[in-house]
Amino acid sequence: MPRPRRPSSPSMLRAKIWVERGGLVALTDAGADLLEQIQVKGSLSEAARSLHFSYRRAWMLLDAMNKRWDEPLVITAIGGKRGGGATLTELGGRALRSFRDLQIHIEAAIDQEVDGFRRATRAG
Amino acid sequence: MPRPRRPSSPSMLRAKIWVERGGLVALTDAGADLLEQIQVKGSLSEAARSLHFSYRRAWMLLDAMNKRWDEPLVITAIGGKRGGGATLTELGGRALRSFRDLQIHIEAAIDQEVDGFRRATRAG
DNA sequence: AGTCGCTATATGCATAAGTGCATAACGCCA
DNA sequence: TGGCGTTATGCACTTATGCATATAGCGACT
Repeated sequence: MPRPRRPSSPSMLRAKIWVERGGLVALTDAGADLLEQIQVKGSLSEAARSLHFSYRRAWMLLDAMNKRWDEPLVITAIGGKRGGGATLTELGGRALRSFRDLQIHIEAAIDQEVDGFRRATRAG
Repeated sequence: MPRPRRPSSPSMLRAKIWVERGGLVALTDAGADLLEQIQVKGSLSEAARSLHFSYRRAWMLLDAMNKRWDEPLVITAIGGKRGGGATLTELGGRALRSFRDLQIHIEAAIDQEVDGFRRATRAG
């Protein structure tokens, strides 16, 4: 499931991080969501359904990610009834964990700054 | 000879921060660029030219920003030959400064994390 | 009055991104 | 062997986004 984001009503500070390799996007928040669901469900199509992605979108996202690393993040196999499916490689698991850690740290850094920003941009 | 391997490009970590108010985007990096140029040039059209924005894009960006704060960040006046122009309000100036400060701090936080991510996602 | 330089708005075009549907190839299992 | 659930791919269509161009309205200056 996508990570819950904080509700934004007054001045919310938001951040998005992503990883690039060779100038091309290699891992994004949506990509991490997809990896997470693949890890849970063991299937790309099921992961897509649970994220309300179209299968096509999920496949293209995964394909783009896999191509931009030295090794794939996910290996896929054709066939039904547990003959086929999608599973994270060891690199895929590490990338996912590290990316989530990063997001947490960045969010913490932002929380430290947000009060100052609110004070500075108060209208009255 | 080692097997030929796709060249491994370094993992670049990138981040974008922005401010939301009421769920809507209120200040972005491009918006801050625009505010800066307005501050320098005193004109929206000139600011757009110096940033290689179309005038329309600059105007829509500014309009969206102004509407999403309790007070406008920029006040505009119609008319040429210094009859008109665009100038930052006091709030606009404070928001711009605070946003730039924030970017600097977030970038510093990211630099602290990037080494860990590279280590974790090394393929070999 | 006329012109210049600015803000403000409307309209249409081009491109990108996403969706839906269809289909093929494949592997397991009853 | 037939059915089911996968991955994988193509194609037409819609939606979203961004940009360029043209036009209108205004104010100051000559």
